[in-house]
Amino acid sequence: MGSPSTAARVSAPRRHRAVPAAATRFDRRLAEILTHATEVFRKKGYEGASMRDLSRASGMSLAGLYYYFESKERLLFLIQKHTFTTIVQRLKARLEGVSDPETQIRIFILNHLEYFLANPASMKVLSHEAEALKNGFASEVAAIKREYYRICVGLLDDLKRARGLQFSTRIAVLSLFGMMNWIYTWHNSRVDADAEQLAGEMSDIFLRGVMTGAKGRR
Amino acid sequence: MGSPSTAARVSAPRRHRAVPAAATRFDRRLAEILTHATEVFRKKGYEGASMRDLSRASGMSLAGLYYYFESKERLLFLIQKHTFTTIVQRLKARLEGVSDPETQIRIFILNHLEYFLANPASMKVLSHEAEALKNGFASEVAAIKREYYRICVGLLDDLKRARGLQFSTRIAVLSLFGMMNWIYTWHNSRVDADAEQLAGEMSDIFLRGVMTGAKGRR
Amino acid sequence: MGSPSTAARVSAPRRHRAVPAAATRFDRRLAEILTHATEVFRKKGYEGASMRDLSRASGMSLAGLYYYFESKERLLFLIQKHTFTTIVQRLKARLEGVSDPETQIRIFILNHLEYFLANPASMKVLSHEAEALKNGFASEVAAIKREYYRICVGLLDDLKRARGLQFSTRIAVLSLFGMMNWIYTWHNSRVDADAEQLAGEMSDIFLRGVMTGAKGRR
Amino acid sequence: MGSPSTAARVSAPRRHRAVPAAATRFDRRLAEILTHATEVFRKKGYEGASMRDLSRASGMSLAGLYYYFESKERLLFLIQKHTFTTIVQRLKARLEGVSDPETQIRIFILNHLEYFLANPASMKVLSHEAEALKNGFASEVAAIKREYYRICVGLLDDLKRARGLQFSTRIAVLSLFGMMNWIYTWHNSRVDADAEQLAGEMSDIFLRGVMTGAKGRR
DNA sequence: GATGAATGAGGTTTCATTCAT
DNA sequence: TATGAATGAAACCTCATTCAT
Repeated sequence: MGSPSTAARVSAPRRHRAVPAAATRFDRRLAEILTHATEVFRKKGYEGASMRDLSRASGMSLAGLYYYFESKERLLFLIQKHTFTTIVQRLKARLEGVSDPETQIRIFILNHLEYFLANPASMKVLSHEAEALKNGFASEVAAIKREYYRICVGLLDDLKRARGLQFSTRIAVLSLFGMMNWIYTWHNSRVDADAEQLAGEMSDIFLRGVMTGAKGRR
Repeated sequence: MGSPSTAARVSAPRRHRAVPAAATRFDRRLAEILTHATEVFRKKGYEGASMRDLSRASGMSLAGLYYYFESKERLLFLIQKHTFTTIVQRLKARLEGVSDPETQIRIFILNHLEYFLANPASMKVLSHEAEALKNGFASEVAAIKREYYRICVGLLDDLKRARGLQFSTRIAVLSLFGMMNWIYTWHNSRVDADAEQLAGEMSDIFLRGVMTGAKGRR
Repeated sequence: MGSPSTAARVSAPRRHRAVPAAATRFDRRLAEILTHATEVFRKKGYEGASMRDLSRASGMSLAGLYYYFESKERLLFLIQKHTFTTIVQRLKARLEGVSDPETQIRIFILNHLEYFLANPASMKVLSHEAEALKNGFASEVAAIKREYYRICVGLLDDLKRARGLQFSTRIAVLSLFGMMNWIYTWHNSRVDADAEQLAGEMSDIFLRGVMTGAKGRR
Repeated sequence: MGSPSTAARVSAPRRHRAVPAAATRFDRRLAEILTHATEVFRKKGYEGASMRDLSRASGMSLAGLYYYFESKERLLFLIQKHTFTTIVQRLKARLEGVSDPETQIRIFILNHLEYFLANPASMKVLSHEAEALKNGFASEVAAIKREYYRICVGLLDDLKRARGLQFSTRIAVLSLFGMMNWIYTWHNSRVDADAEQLAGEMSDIFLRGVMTGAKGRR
């Protein structure tokens, strides 16, 4: 997962494939480029990064890049889609068989932060460049984002029902996303705790915040 | 506050000034431009916005803009510095005379969100373009940010001491900033609650989260 | 006529004009550029001419050109529209007060060839690049062309009626245009006759061809 | 005629050939490509058509095309040379045994228009892209064109001599070419007459024009 | 016989900025 | 105070073409 071969499968290359499951040379090369591009976008931002920057970073000629994707925008799209798809996939696998709402939410947070800290560049590009895509590209990523959001809303609504709590799910969920996604602005791997501990602390703050004394309120 | 005259004082214009405190025509004109520019940066991002966009939005010629500031980067700097300075100023005024840590934190959150929802464009530009400035500009804004951060850390440490709590102040503060600053990505004034209510709900989540069951832990 | 000032009036510059009849400095500069561009398009064709070629020919920087028109396509449009408009204008003036159909057709041909030989570059660009424009640009030029064509059809129908002739007006008119417009492929001012004589000979061929022995036919 | 085998003979392929008269697979494949390319050049113009367009149209890979001809320019050359050669060939065959100058000219016109309407794309590419070739390619096509032009001049001079007429042969011939070659700009097979009728009407206009009342003139 | 992969050069256009007025 | 005119640099992208396979 997160391996080049997966990235490749996500990338919808322009050629038909007799054996879609196999990672072709094209796929592997594309995945390499995506990795370099992600790092450049992280450092300079999508608008601030030039195709020349990407060319330099990936060691491929400017024109060569266009053999692998038809526009800078599609490149960002591929990165965002792959990142988001992977997170959602992993989440679903981890939630399978778990039924306690609180545990589920802790898994949600852990899954998010683990991926975040393991792929900080991808996650910054996903979080920070959310508005950079347009039209078809934008809507396709937005669809995944909505699914992810919906899952979280579902878990929180389960929790509310199970514990008889009352609070605004929308605000709670969006606050949680804020806590988690803001990490890209401050996390320093040499100073800050690892994903598990961070997830624990954020889960504590969030879950206690949401579960305490909210029974009769509102 | 937030008036043209304040903006002007922040802006360090190039002309000599007999009476620096008075809002000159220069100051007022600059403030207008800043307002338009903020809106353009919000919509298109700093890198994505061109000087031509700013010219169009402010109804002034491209060359005319340069009479008021010497570069696009300095323009962003003026916006960020003014915004941040104003928030900190207001916060200090509001905290004056308050001594209960919980109340102080609630004031901190309310102050932040009130300004946020009253000046959503400024706040998005402050949050989202935090890395766009370089060198001298960057460090001057970073200094204010650090002061603001320090204030929040102080309040939280007071709370911990007062209530005998134990948690990572750093993570708590940064989580709180995440909750608050992420708002620019989702707040919809036609759907979402006003600043006071929002501040209440976020304060509840955060404070309960931080104050509950954290006594003996860690 | 055909002077820079006329060209300017045709060019629909981007600014409002208090006194539309006056040729501003902008207009004059634009007209100069159009003249150079026409020559480059004649030599290399519209597709074959690069903006760099135009920059070189007009002695202005690449970026400077874009101050005067927003795209290469619009530049071609301005040339074609001005050329065609001028021809039609002159034709109308010359036809005024003339009522004999044969004389009118001779005037039509003379007008066309005089302009052609006086402005060979413009006319080649008009004739040869008829399909290069797209959408709005194309349709605006097509409208003038249709008017010009309609005038010629009208003259020929008058002739037919007056002399009791019978032939296909469409084919006659389009043959005439072919004779005249093909000139850009072969006319050599050092070898070939001047406009008046050329017009005389073409008029003879065409009119005799169309007026001879066609009474009872078809 | 006009068959792949002819195209092949015209094309001077790079391979050795045991039996040059036979249409090899190479020749047939090349002829197919030429057909597709002609259509693309007609639609987009020589400069406006990219090798990628040709690749798409012919269903062959970009690199594959280069097995059949070494450059885009040579491709245009092959098209033009084949087209022109074929026209001249056919003309010569048709003129054989005919001695009346008027009949000969009518045959010339019919031959031209028949080929024109049967191969509109080739003829547009021949007429419209006359200046696109350079150096050796250009001169080789120019040679055929000159021969074709000379034939027409010969026929007209015969007519003049036979009927004691006086007019400029050069202008007459070039007017005739104009009438005929301009067709590509307007002919619509759903509206306009077929080649025979069109040739008849153009021949009438031209021959009457040239043969009427020109005896004592000039 | 044909192609996937790659490239240097160059395409059109936009950028932030300047300067004489 | 403000702008029209202009520019060098650089943006994204496409071009015809090549070469190992």
